[in-house]
Amino acid sequence: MGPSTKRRVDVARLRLVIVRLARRQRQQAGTGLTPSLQSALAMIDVRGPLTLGALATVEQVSPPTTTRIVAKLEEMGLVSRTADPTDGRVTRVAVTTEGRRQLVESRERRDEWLRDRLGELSSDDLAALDAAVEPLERLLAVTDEPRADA
Amino acid sequence: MGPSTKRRVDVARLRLVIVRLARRQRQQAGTGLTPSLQSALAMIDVRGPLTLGALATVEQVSPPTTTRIVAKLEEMGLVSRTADPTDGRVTRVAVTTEGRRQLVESRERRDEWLRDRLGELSSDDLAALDAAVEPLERLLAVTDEPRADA
DNA sequence: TGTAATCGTTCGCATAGCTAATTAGCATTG
DNA sequence: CAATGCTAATTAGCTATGCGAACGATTACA
Repeated sequence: MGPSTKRRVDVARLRLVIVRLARRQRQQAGTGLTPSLQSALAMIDVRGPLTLGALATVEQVSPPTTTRIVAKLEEMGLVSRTADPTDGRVTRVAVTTEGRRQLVESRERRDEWLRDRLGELSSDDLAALDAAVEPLERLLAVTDEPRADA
Repeated sequence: MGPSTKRRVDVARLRLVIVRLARRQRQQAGTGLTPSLQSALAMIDVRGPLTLGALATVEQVSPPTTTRIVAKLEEMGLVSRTADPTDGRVTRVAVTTEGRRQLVESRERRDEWLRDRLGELSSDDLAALDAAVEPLERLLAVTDEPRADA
């Protein structure tokens, strides 16, 4: 019998493995978009034109952070901003053609590392991971509802 | 039948959910040690006195980052450094009594958020997460071997 | 019309990571 | 035993990602 015969999820291990996996993903970023930019861009793509406030909510970051992320994406030519005609306070962002192109390309590159590693696991492990994806998303969604599936 | 009838792990979703969970964990840090400090401290605790280089390797960060992390931990009185008597280049770090105390306390506090969220999931979800912990760790360990189980 | 609230931004701060270059100590070898 | 070269750790400087507080502009409302 394996080391995890316990019924309850080992919270500390789950927490640490998440931190470390995120770190690894960040490290092997190399070329392309950074995780935050990728995440935001994917969200903008899926949720259509978004106000900055909506993006902040759905990405669960603060308004200042959103401003900076969008500024970066705009500077890269991946999103465009349009002023709301009826409400002078709000700005909407949408993905440009170039943005969508790069989204796909960058996603490919980023998935590669993970896919490579997955390739070295047993099919039991893969089945366990596959089964865990949705629960993990629910973990994130417990209080809120965002999910972009970039 | 649920939306994931596919046999292969959905790489993109797994990748994004990891990034976002890590972000959430960082956000709700509040008091106590930051994730990086907690991770490093746990590693030092488990792996006994470590050289900085060894710590860098097992934590998978660059030497300069290790230097800064250890400096912070030392400044907080959570670790102590001792010069190697036989090799003047190396320094070893060990967890202090206070460090071990705070490690436990901080771990408790940090687990809380995750535990709360886990409490709102179905037992099927919990079983799936429980089963995924070790595969996730193996994902991390594929190329290397660190694991501290803080 | 004047006061609220809302939206986005600017500013200053902290964490977390990197690479490149440097300093110090050790080892090897001619 | 001195030059050479390797290894350990640090310093310096950069990028990214996040926060909160304070602010200007705009809208909504009493």
